[in-house]
Amino acid sequence: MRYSKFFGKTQKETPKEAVAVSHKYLLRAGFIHQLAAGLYEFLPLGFNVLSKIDKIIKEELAKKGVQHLLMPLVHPASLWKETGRYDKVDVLLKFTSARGTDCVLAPTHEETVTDLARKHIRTYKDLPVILNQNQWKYRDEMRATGGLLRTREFLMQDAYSFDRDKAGLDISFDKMVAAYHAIFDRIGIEVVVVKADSGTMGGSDSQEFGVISEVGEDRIMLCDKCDYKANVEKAESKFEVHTQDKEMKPMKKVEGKDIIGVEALAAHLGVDVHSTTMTLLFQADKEVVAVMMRGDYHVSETKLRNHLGCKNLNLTTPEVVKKITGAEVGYVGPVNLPKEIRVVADLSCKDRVNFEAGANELYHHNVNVNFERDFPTPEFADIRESKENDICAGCGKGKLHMKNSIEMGHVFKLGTCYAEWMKANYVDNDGKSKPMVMGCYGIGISRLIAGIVESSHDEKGIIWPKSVAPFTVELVVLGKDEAVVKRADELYKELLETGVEVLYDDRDDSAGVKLNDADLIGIPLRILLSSRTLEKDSVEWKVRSEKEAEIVGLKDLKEKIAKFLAA
RNA sequence: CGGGGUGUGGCGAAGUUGGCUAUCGCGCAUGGUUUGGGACCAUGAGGCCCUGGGUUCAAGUCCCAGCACCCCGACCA
Repeated sequence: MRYSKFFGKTQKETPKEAVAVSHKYLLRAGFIHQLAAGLYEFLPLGFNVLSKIDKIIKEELAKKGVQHLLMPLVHPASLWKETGRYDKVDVLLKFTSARGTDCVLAPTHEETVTDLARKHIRTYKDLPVILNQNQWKYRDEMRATGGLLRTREFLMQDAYSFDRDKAGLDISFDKMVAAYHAIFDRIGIEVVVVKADSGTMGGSDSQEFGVISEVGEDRIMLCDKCDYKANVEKAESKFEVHTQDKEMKPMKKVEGKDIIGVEALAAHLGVDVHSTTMTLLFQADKEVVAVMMRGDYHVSETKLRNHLGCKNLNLTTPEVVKKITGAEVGYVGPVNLPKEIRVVADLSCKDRVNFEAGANELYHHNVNVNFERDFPTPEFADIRESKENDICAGCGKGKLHMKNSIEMGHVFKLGTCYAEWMKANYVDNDGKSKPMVMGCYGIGISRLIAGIVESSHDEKGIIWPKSVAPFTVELVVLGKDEAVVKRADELYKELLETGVEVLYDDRDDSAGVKLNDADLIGIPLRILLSSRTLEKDSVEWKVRSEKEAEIVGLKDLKEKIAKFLAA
C-alpha cells in the first residue's frame, strides 16, 4: 500500500482526551478514531491488526478441535429472561425493535449458545464440544476509559464448552488454557495467569490472563519467592500475628469524638493499629451482616460475598446503621449488637485479647474487648484483602507484591447453572437426562490491541510484534531524485510479488517527517532507499525494536527479508 | 449514577471589565527554494465560536435550559 493514498494519516499532536500511552499512539498513528464515548472506528491500520489477531486466535483454537460459528448481536429479551440475567446485568442495553419486540444487544453469548446446545445436542455421543465465535459485544458501561482499554462496543473471542460431566469440563478447560497460552505466545505478548473470582458469572474455577501494566484496572498479587499469583479479590495471605496480653482486662468505654480513621484512633487511645477493629454493616441480599476486620486490614468484598453465598453485597446506609446500633457510622462494634445480626470476623481478629472496637454509642469506643466474655464468639473466615508485603499463603515465605494488570482473557468453569436455567440436557448412556456441564472462555480482542501497545512501545511510538503488525515491512524512499524514486517503485512491486505486506511511504516529505511517522506507526522492519544508499546499490535496514541500522545490498534484500519473517 | 471540568477551522490552543473584520501554532492547497530525524519563503482555502432560549444598542464573552466529551469515584456478565 502506498502511504500517499493511505486512509488515516498520522497526526503530530496528541488529542487531549488521551491519557494512556496506547490510546495516544493508536490515535496519533491513525489506527483508530473515536466516534463517541467508548465507541471506536478501526481505521485500515487498526483493522489490519484486529484481523491478524482474529486469525491467530481462530487458528490456535481450531488446532484444539474448537469449532467456529457466529451468533447474532441482537437477542430477544425473552432468552435473557430465562436465565434471569435480563434484570441482573446492568450493562445490558435493552431496546424495543420497530416491530415492538423487546431486544437486548448482546454483552456476552451464554444464552444464545446454550439455546443452540439444547436444540442440537441430544446424546452423550454429541459431547464434548467446544464452540467459538469472534463477535462484537456491547456493554453499556457507566464509564468508558483509556481508548481501547475499556470500550462499550468491542470485539471478543468467546468460546463455550459442553461436557458430560465435571471431569470432561476439566479436560476442555485445560485444552482452552493451553490454547490461550499458544495464542499469547504466538502474538508475542507476556501474560500473567492469576486465580480470579468468577463474579456474577456463576461457576467455580476461574483464571484471568493479564498483561502487567500501570494503566491496568485489575490489581493482582504476585509472590516474590514462589509462583503464587492471584487477583487481589481472591489472593490469600498470612496476616501478621502480634503478641497478646495473657489476662483479660476489664472492658472500658472511652470517648473519641471526631477521631477519623484507625491511625488517629489508635493514637488517640494509645493502642496499636492492629488492636483496633473496624466493624462494618453489610446488606447481603435481604440480610444485614456485621463484619469485623482488624484495623490494619481491609475487607475483600469478593471474599465476603463468596463466604456468605449472597448475590448482592453493599455497605448499608447510615440510616440502617443508626437504626441497628443506635450510633453513627464509625462507632459500630460487636458488643450489644441485636442478637439476630449475623457477625462474621476475619481470621486476623481471632485469638486477640483486649482489643478495641466501636461501642455502638455516638463518639464512644470500647477498649479491652474480648470474645465470649463481652459478646458471643462470631464465625471466622478469610475475608481480608491482601496487601503489599503480606506473607504469601502459597509458600509461606515470600512476600506478596501488588501489580496492575490489564485483563486480556478470562476462563470460567460454569458448571451446570446455565444448562439448568435453560434446560439444556442430554441423554447419558444410562438413559437418563442430565444437564450439560459448561465452561466459557473469552479474550477481548480490541482490548488486546491496547495491551500489546502498552507493553511494547518506546518514546517514539509503537513497536508491533511481527505476528500482529499491520504491515511487516515499511519501505521509505527519501528525496525526489528520479532514479531513486524509480528504484523504490520497482522494489515496492518486487516485494509485493513475494507476498510481503508492505507499506510504501512514497510521500514527498522530509526525512524527519517520514522517519518519525515510521517510528510512530511501529512496523517491525523499515527499509530505506535514498540517493546515498542507491549509490552503493543498497538500502538501509532497520528493525523497529533495535537501535542500530545496517546497510544491506539490494541483491541480498529479498533473501534477508524472508529470513527476517521466518525468524 | 454522584462530584469536577471542557466545548472556538482537521489537531492543539488564545480571546481582558461584553465593543471594530474572531487570533496564533500545527496541518491542508498552490508556486518556488530545500531534502538522512518533524526545512524555508510567498500566496491561499477553510468558522452556525456545541445547540436552543434570554439579557443588551451590541454576546465567543453574561444568564437559563439542553446536548456532547473528558477526569475522579461508584459500577464493570
